Amino acid sequence: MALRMSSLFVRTQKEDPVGAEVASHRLLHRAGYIRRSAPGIYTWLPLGLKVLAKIEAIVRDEMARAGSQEVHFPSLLPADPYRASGRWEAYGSDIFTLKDRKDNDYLLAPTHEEVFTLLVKDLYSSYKDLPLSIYQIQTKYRDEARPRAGLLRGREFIMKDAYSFDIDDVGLDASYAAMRVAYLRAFARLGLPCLPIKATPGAMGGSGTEEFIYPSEVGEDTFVRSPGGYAANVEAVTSIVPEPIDYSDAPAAHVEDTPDTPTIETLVAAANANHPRPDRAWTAADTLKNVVCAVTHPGGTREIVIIGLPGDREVDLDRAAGTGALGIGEVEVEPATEADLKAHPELVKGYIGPGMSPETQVLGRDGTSGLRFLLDPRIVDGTRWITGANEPGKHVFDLVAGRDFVADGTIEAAQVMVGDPAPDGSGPLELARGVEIGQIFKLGRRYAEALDLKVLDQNGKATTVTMGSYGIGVTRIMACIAEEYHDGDSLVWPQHLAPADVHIIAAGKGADIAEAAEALSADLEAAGVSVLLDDRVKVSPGFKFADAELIGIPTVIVVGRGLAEGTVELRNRLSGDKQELSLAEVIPTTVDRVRAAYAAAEAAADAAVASAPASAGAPATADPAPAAV
RNA sequence: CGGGAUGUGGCGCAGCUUGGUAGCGCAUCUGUUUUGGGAACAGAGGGUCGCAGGUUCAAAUCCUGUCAUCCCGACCA
Repeated sequence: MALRMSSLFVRTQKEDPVGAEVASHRLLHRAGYIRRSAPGIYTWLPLGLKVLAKIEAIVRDEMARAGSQEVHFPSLLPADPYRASGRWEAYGSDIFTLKDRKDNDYLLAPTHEEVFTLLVKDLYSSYKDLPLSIYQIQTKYRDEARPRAGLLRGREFIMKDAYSFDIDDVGLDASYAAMRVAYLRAFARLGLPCLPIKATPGAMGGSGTEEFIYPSEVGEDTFVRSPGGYAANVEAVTSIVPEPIDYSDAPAAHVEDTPDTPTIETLVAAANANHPRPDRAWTAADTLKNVVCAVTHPGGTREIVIIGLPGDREVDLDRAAGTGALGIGEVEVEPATEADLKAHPELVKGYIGPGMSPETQVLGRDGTSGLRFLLDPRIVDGTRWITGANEPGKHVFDLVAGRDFVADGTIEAAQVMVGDPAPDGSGPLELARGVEIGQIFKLGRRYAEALDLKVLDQNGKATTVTMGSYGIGVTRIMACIAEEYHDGDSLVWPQHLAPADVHIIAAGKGADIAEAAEALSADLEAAGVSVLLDDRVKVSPGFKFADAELIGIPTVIVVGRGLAEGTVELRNRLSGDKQELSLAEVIPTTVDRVRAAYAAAEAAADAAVASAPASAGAPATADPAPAAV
């Protein structure tokens, strides 16, 4: 049955909702797809649900194709599984928690790794049952500190979350690869340009992971990309490590007076003024900056770490924490406090340096401070530096890495700068913004260990299962589609995702017009094309046109003044085309157009897989191709 | 959690500086006319001005507190 504007539960608005900045939020609200219910929580109206259902159908189709089976968990869950995994505490106030009448703790699930793991534990106990891939499409709850941008960051949102269970890493790699193909296909069918980018495991633990980013100015994630196709989360960028330099003829390190030079800027100026370099001027990149950071480990222990990096770069605390160099799990990194520095009088603020020789070194576990000293990977043996002499007003010149000091290791903690070379040699990096619409993740054994998910292997020995988790932000995708497909003040859905296939407008008051529109609507529905029929009487044609534009169904048929000659107008919002067709012609033309759009979306999926770059995440040992059924 | 702003019919706003008992546009209802680009006219309904104290003869307006919401940042799918 056709949807009818005369009875459809919708009201369009001329004005933007107050505070709505991004197009998707403005337009979905104005066109009557969603209403705000509470901050970051939205009510779905009939039109919104229609589109949502189409998005979900594509996601389900691709999950099935990848061999994943659908299940459904409650949103309301007991706290215990999340206590067992440590996330009850780790999430803190980011989860909605509540108590039942017996005072037991419950939560509205922010994600479901724990209960998926327990369900498999409940049902399966043999390697013969694996591999297994199961998923759900479920509402998730996160009490975001600041929800924003409508559907793009809500406190309630719909997510497709899938989980794979394998007996070993080879199996996990194959499951991961299959899911990666499913994601490329799904996003292509959803009409969203999307970039798989290398990411870091972060708080979740685990190994390889990629994020799927829809590049957009309204996105909150910053990532880098190169002309040659490299793309990565800022945290995951690795530096190109130069070859060590021969330092056999390098001059000996020497201490110079550099009064009042506690910053890199003042140091460089003083060095050029008082200790000029013969061939060129000193720059910040000639200095070795040693930054004192406080690292909080998952157990709560606090460690002071010194990070050495070229003076022209700042420490990026997220990168420092994300790379795993400081510790595994949910480490937090922050600048050291005054109290931290007081506790280590050997660290002279503004003049910190490793020391003059490895034997007398201040920094480092083996140094007099005993504090871990990690270097930016660009500081290779043989490079020469100006750095602090651990005395106020004094710096060391010609301090050679590898000769005069050593570190406990390297860390990718320096900020990534525009123009840095991509690690794969594909050109200079640029910064871009985007929305994360999916993530695939080799979780490994973290949850299986925490919740004791084991199966018997071929030898009858209990073996911990290895897992992957794979998310798609369904409501977020709807927002992204709205971002991608709108013109000026109205939505223009891709044909195959519109709330109805065709929008028919009865433009004019005559009974013949109403009857013809009704008949056309019935004929199209009979041919398998869904219709939204604007059958409102006493509503002016102009008003109906405006509503049709706002609602954004790309194929519009106007039944009106042409009817006297037996024609109607077929419009294509996507191309801007308008054509007058006879009543006999318009049905097959419309049916063809709609069917072609659905077919094109499927074809796009095949093309996307064929042209996608190989995995940007951790090396997958399995070839992704066999999974592409 | 820091910074900024805002709370007045269903929606969007004005009124607040200088206190005097609430107004405009959209939407809604009735009638007449109108119908290919958000119709016109006439009439109607609907608000204890976020909440709580205080000042005052009198508070949407001034003072104090409080709650909520939005935007920027931190954090996060």
